[in-house]
Amino acid sequence: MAQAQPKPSPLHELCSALPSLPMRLQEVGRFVAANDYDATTRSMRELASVAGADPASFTRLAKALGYSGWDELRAALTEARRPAQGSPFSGRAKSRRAGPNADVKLVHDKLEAEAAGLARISANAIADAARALHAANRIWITGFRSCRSVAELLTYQLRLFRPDAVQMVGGSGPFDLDHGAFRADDAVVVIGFAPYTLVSVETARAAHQARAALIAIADTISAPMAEGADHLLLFEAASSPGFFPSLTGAIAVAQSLAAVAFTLGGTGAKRKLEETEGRLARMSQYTVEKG
Amino acid sequence: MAQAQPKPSPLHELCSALPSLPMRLQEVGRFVAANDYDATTRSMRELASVAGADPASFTRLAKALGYSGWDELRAALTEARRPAQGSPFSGRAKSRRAGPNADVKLVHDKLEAEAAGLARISANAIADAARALHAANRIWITGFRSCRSVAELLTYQLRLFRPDAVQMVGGSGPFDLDHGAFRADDAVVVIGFAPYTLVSVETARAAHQARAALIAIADTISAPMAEGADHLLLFEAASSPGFFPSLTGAIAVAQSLAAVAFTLGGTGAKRKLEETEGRLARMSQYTVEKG
DNA sequence: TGGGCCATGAAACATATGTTGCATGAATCT
DNA sequence: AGATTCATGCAACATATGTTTCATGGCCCA
Repeated sequence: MAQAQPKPSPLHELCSALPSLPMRLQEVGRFVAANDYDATTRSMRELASVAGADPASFTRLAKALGYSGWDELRAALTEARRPAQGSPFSGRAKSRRAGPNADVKLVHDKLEAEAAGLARISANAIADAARALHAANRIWITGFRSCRSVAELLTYQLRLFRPDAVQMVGGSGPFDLDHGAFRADDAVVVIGFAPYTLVSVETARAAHQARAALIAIADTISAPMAEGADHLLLFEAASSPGFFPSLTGAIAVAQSLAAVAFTLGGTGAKRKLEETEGRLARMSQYTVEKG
Repeated sequence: MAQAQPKPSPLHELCSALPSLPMRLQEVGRFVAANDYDATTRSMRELASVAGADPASFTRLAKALGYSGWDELRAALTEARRPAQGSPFSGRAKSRRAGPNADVKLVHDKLEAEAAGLARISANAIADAARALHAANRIWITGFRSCRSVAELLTYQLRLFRPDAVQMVGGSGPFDLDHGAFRADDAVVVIGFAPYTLVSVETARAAHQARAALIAIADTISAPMAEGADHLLLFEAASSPGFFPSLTGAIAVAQSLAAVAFTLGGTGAKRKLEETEGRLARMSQYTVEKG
């Protein structure tokens, strides 16, 4: 099909060829260059009517550029515009040549990207989800692989002020046991990113079937565990340049969720938190804090 | 529960409608969600052949979602994906959602503070610590309370390419058992913030006595577990206004640490990572993604 | 001025596209 | 068990699509 050769952007070669084209073709070419998104989407005739030109002009333009027809030109534009395919893990770990200071620069880039990723988190969605958490009788939380750490953090923080209501899914027993326990007045939080673990998807399904409030924390809208979710909280997993997907965003989401849920809990939550911390201190879990 | 009234992304409403659809329509819907770019570009029949489904399914999917036909669904997807900028086509109105809700503002402030906290992490220190990790024969990692999640994430990521060398402290047995096992060519990572857990301090002491390389990830220079540490990586725990200490910074540090250690591992680490991932995939831990 | 050349628009063409009706088989209900 | 609904694949349909042909008109050169 498409031979992978040195690939000069179709738009560039279009623009550079423009001056040598007949008047009408120049107009059409300019229009295509200025509206390349629509060029890939709308039909040729549609473009023609908007551009105020004849449909045939587009075919002629394509041929003048060396393509076999408009379809081929459009295909080239489409491919040029295709979003970067984020293949996780090893695919992304391209050989990054190391210098002495390369490590430091790597860390800098990574942190910068993380910070930028945080900015794209939707505060509205988090607040909504927190309300759902607050309304729930019981809360179930699950996550696998590296997302397990996020799940555990969320569980821990929520348990600080709602110890009797929150637990991890599959904590002491097979997953289906917990799946069967889901009820309509429960909330279930599923955390994951591509590639998605089967169990998390099944957990999400079970929650949906039980009509429990389903909160999905994921990196993509199309995450299978997000299907039918009442709340979908997106974070940026690929924000870091290279290597493993980043969990900074997921952690930030989880923490914000817990924080809002805590405020919604009001004085009751606050009292419970103090109680919990007092108990921990009495068990001398802590070293004496320095004054 | 809480549903958005302005204009939910076509992808969102697709994903949330998926579970209530017949099997084949679900497959097709998932395919569209995972390949929404091609969905806007290629023709319906083309998609059908790639997805291994009947062309009619796409029409039916669109209708099931409330559209008049596939063309209308595709148009919606196209508009949703349009790059922000004016064009002669759609008169698209940017509906800025103004939600001056207190919760939302809280989340915003929090995230902003997190991002600012990331900027203060020292890249140099992380790179140095990563070199120590790389040089170590075995790596021990520990963390308590909410820091346990950080410890687990770091363990997980390091194990992806050094599975035989990395483990959590106290994983299967009392802590002092592991403490006694520390050797001079080991590295020990201790994660914590105020108020500090006793065990983590003891672990740090044991590591120090064994002359193992001690890497402390903490929020303060004066952290007791940081005494005598070879590497001290600071993060901002109190960055969030009120409530719980924030772990976003700690996570970012941990991830950066793992990333640098990975690059230091070179092709060997890369090969190991691919091997590990291959094994996970073979155990069908993952759901298949895209086609 | 006349003749060849070419750009341009309109209409005709073959084809690919989205859609719909129908038959089949599985699942559900009475 | 029988009746019925429904999901699903197949094939025919009307139509929109990209392409091509043809007639027109402007342009330059002899």
